[in-house]
Amino acid sequence: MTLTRKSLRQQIKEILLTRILQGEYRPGDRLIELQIAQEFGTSQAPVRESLRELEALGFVESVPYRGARVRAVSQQELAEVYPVRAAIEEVAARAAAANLAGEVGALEAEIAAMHRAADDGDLYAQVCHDVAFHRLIVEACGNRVLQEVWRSLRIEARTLISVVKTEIEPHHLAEMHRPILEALRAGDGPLAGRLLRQHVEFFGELVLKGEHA
Amino acid sequence: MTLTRKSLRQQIKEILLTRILQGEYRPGDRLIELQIAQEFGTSQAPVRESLRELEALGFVESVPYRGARVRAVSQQELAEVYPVRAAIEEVAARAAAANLAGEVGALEAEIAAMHRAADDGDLYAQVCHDVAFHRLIVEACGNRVLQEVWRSLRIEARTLISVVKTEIEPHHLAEMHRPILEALRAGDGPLAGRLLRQHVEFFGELVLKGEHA
DNA sequence: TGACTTTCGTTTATCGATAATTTATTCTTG
DNA sequence: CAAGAATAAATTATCGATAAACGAAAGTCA
Repeated sequence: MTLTRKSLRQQIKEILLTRILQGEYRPGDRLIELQIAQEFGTSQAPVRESLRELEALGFVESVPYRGARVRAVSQQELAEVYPVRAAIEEVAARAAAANLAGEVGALEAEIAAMHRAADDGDLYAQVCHDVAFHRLIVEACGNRVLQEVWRSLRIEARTLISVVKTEIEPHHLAEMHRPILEALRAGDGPLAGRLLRQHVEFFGELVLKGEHA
Repeated sequence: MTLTRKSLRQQIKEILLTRILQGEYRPGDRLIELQIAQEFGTSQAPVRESLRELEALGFVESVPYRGARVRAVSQQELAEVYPVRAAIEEVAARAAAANLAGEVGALEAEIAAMHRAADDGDLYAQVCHDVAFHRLIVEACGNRVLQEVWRSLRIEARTLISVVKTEIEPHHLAEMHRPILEALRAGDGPLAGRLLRQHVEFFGELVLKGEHA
């Protein structure tokens, strides 16, 4: 584990984040500054700053003089993301329709990639391309603030958790994105927005149902 | 300037934030760690952490080895907030209608306070109560993620900037909130949502118009 | 002259050590 | 034996100092 390229803070942050997302650190686990510093052979300072960043990103929570823990993402919180996503992605799609001017090649590629991932049985890749599809729309909308808000929801991290629990046939899942694509190709912003909103809300309800399982 | 109560980091952060919001530090101004540390009689560390927090909050931007500057909030960015606000506040109002169960006393108090501020010619207080009205709705919706996203838009800071430029009669401004209040009192979530969305979009357009002035 | 290199001052990034605080443990004392 | 005070152990928060990186200014060579 060589730490040389970027700033130590950045590198440590990325490593810790990977460990959190991959479940190596479990929710509630303590993240002790000096202990981590020792592991990486650095001093306390860059570790401390990394933890603060992860706190701002919502992956870690900390209390003064009591240290940092991996934050538990409750099922409730997971479900609460969807109404927000639905609302802002609708706005994004409406604006994206105009900006894309029918150029939906990149979106089509993501749907194709979802199918390939489905063939390979690669759930992780499928989720990535699913998220990428949504991200492309958000990025096409031209509203920086909206993009920033969407990013702050950390869809990647959360979708990963929730999708595993749903039981939709993978190819069907991929095809569910096509109506949105077609609306965008046709330049019909309001329709694309409505469809995308319903699409997201649908998954939100799936998560809610999974709650009782 | 005694710094004793909370952690130094917290205190320094608040002071710096005040200075930024009150315009004592102008956009583009450099924030030099050791210089600030010297001013407060602390070491570099807590100042550094404060700056990182302000960076995460979007008030400061920094480049490795080149330091931090006060971030300029462009007119464009200011305008881009409104579509996002409109979308999530609509969602908030729909949910709030059910949760409030007609109990809109707090909202009514904010409208009254806006009128008092209008009488006093206290623009700052007026903005505060305006924002508080919206915050109450957002907090009543019960969705923590939505609340967090709304907070991250830092409406207080931005409204302050934009309202000054508009030229709406203060009492009229206060009354513009009443239809939303009444819809919530009646428990009509969809209506309250629509009204709130239009209300926010209206101000978004005002900002856009001001752009050409 | 003008492009390239070198040097120097400024500032950030990191370090190792100390102070402050919390939590757990042990010791009273009724 | 229980409640509370005192102590000990662990960890964070802060410090002061050093190393690394950057930008500007001075110097070098065609």
